[in-house]
Amino acid sequence: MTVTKADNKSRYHHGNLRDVLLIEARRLLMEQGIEGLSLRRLAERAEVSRSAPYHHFSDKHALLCALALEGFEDLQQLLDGIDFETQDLRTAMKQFVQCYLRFATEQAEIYDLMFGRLLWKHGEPTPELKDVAYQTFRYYARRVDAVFKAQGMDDSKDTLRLAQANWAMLHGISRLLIDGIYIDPADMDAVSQQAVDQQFGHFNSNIE
Amino acid sequence: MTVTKADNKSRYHHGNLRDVLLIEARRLLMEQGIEGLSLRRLAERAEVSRSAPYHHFSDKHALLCALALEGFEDLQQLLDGIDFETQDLRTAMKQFVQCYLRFATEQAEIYDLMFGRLLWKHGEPTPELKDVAYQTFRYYARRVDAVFKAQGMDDSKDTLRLAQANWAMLHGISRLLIDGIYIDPADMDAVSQQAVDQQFGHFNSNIE
DNA sequence: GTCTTATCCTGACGCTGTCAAGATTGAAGC
DNA sequence: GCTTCAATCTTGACAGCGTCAGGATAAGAC
Repeated sequence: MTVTKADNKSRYHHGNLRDVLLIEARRLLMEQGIEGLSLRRLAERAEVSRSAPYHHFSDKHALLCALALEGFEDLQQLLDGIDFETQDLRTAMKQFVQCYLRFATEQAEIYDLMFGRLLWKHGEPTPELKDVAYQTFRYYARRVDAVFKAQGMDDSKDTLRLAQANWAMLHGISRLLIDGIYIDPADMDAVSQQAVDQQFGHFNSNIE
Repeated sequence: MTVTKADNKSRYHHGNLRDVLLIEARRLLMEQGIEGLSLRRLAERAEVSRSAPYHHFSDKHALLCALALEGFEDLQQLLDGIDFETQDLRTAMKQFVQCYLRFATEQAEIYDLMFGRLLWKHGEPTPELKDVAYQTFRYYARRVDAVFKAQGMDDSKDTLRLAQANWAMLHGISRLLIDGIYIDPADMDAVSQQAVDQQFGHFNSNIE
């Protein structure tokens, strides 16, 4: 039962401010980018005074962390929809990559928050954010490991290194795409195909 | 013949402000990160009024572009030092990767400017910056192409796609490293080794 | 020596994140 | 019902930011 401000105007206590802040922040982010997301403008949109948000987030950094956290949950939900059980692992992996890239490009600003320098380097990320981020990585690492094991790869390779290198490529493509450098978004599928081949496909293409 | 302000104090005309601004901006960037680099603080360091920089750069964005441009020149100079003529191409390529990653990690803030969202997405990069950035990419593309050709790779693969995917991995590792996510800087060499193997080495390691 | 032009300064504007001090309210305890 | 308390919200204020207009200064051209 969510109560929006509109339901009952002129209330001193908003009743639902935290949620509304996150929703409006997301809208602002998508409409105007990170530069357009100021706490004051956000407060204005939520029809609340400029310092009201501080009762729900210790500072702007915390709000951005919460936003990124939501992003990880959304991404994870998307990735959970991929069938790794009854499908060929390589085609599942390809779906994974496509799904990931689609998320990155469609939610570019959120993606930037989730994996960007702003939260990770310039300010410590929230413990919960760190948690869920590493959870996502481990999920991916397991998948990658399964694919390589299934392909009869020698297991002399460190699982962690494999996952890191593969994630790096995924992340690298995402970044080049959403930052508008070196890869034209129109070529997304072609590059993703190339990446998948290079990562998981060369065994088959050698044999065949 | 560079004349610094210190040489001749209390001069109304600085004489060398543009260069000094770039130098001090770099120092500020390395010391305090992008967040600490404000035009006002910069002007203060250059012992000049807060609006003096506007006679040399149209706005902050232009100054950051100039800074990024210098970064590309530095990077290119480093990469030019690698011997691609008298060496085995794969070891040369490995040196390339190591050199690149070293630059990215040691000049993290500059790297972020060169390839980051701030200049590329949130504001149009200067035409000259765009030029030199794509020049660097083409340089890399030629190298990658040469390696694959030398390995007797079928040339059915698009050269551009190959270069994009490979650069993406390089860039992805760099980003994960300097943003402090998923890859511990201490593991840099191991991950780089994994990446090189995966990109250029699997033919040999299959044959051997 | 005058004039032009590049360069620099001061004052100001609107924006930002953040905090202190006080107002308002919902809910818990009696 | 009444009191009390803690949560929530407001206004006022501060320092910092990028940027610009208007005026001061000086270097170089003629």
